[in-house]
Amino acid sequence: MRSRVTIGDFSRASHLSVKTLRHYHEVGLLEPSEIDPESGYRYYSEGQIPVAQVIRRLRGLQMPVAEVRSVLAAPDSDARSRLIVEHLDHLESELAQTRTAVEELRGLLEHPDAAQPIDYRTFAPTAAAGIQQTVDRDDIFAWWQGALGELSGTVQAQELDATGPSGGLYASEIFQHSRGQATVFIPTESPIKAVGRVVSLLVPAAELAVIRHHGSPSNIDLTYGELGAYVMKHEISIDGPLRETYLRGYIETTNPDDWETEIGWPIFRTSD
Amino acid sequence: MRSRVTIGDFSRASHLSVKTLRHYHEVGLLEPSEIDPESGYRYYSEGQIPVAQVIRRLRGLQMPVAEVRSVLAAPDSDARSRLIVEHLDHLESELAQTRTAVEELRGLLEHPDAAQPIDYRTFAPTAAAGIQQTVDRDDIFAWWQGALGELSGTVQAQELDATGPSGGLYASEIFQHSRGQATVFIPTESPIKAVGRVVSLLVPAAELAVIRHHGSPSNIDLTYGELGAYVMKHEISIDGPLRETYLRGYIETTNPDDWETEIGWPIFRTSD
DNA sequence: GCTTGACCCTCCGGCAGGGGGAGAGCCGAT
DNA sequence: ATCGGCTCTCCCCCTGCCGGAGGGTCAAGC
Repeated sequence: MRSRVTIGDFSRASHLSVKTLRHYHEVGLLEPSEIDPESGYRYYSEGQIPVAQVIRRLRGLQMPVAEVRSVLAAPDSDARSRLIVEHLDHLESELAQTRTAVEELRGLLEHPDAAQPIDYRTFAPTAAAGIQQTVDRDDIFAWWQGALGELSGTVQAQELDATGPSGGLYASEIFQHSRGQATVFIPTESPIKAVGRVVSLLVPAAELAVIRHHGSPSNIDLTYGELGAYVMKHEISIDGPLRETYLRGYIETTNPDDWETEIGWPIFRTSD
Repeated sequence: MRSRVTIGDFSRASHLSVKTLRHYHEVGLLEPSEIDPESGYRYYSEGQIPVAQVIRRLRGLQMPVAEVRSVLAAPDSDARSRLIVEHLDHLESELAQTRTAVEELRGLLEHPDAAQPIDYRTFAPTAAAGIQQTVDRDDIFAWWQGALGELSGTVQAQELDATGPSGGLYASEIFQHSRGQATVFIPTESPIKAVGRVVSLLVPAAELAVIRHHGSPSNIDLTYGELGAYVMKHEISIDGPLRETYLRGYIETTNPDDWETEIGWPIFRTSD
């Protein structure tokens, strides 16, 4: 017969370590049902076992502690489920990304790519319809698809003629600090009427070192690496956002293997 | 014209942040090709771009820095590939585990389980053939399958009769600290001749609070939770390793849905 | 009632893998 | 000579705990 359940007993019953239980107390995730004011001993009740189980599950799925706390604080089980499902969806998309990355890497290990020639190209300032937003690096592919879809739809709806292939501008902060300004655009003769995220904008002039990338963008970083190495070797300064031109891309065909992208780095400051 | 490539230039070319590059220098992952002894300025060479790319890839796939270092230090590209493929395989298995956990949780959100009755049961000491090892919690399911397979094969090869269903003992450290002693066993009349991991052992007596778990072990923790709550509520001390009895398990059928496991917690110290 | 050993407490430090910012030094273009 | 934009080192912060030191407590056995 035992009057109160100590932290050690609760640890064995819940499969959470004593250290972890103390930590969860400290951060307010799982408060002991009683604390002896003299000794500071923590005592738990059996009703906290299910709570501990939920925490263990969600933490096991990498849900951050703060998020677990809000799940536990949810007013009803519907809200709880919604939060959990949200996290699960997030997990699924991460899973899919990891899977793609793994497969790409396996592929590269088996047959590495051939090197591409590097060129210089000068772009004049161009009027265009575009979408510009601040994005997270991890979301960039999904963002790119969505934005380009919306953009081409809007351009077609207004019956404007594209005066060249679609393209994108990507601030280097996106890659260096996981977050930054991204733009996709389609050059147009006459300005587009702003609808949704689409606005009319001016793509600045630039002098670029460019290289081509074939196929899906999932290993485009390697092509960027070649370009970066070249630019360094030839002692040219890199300046300004990355620029991609979608010679054949998402708008033309949805099969990533057929995509053809020209990527480039501005090598001198563009004139204002 | 620029004589040397500074950390900022290299950061833009490699898509690694300046902070990250300094960190990689500190931990010896990517040493600048030159360091000005006066100013301490780090200078990089273009040959380091591909190295930076590899690091970025592998880190992006959660490979620990130490492991990346050993990939870079590998003597030839075969060794390199082997290390990478090893990590990819590890990733795949984690992916699969996460996927199972996600699906289990989705299922539980839709139709929660019914509660099981709890019993007491006394086990006498039993002679058995078994496998005993220290295992990691994350590997426990794979370990369990392998060990049980080897065990039942060895028992059959020596033509011994099982005197009861197979079972397992799991030290609570496995769950509390992710690592501990695990045992699987098949009770036998006569002692088994030791082959491979299989040895003859004595399963100690125990008095247990038991509950049944239906189906795959992937959400057995919930059933453990019910048992833990019961044991706490009735003010009984938990002591000794968890004990599972595989009434119908991996040996009998490979379909996890048909499995039937009795799990139990020793509630008093077993007599020596 | 007292000792003993197994608990429990708090506090400090550390792990990966960096990020943020302070304060100072450096570089090179005008 | 100056100025703006680099860069340097240092130190603390983050998450989610684990390990250990040093000291108090609890309950069982004598």
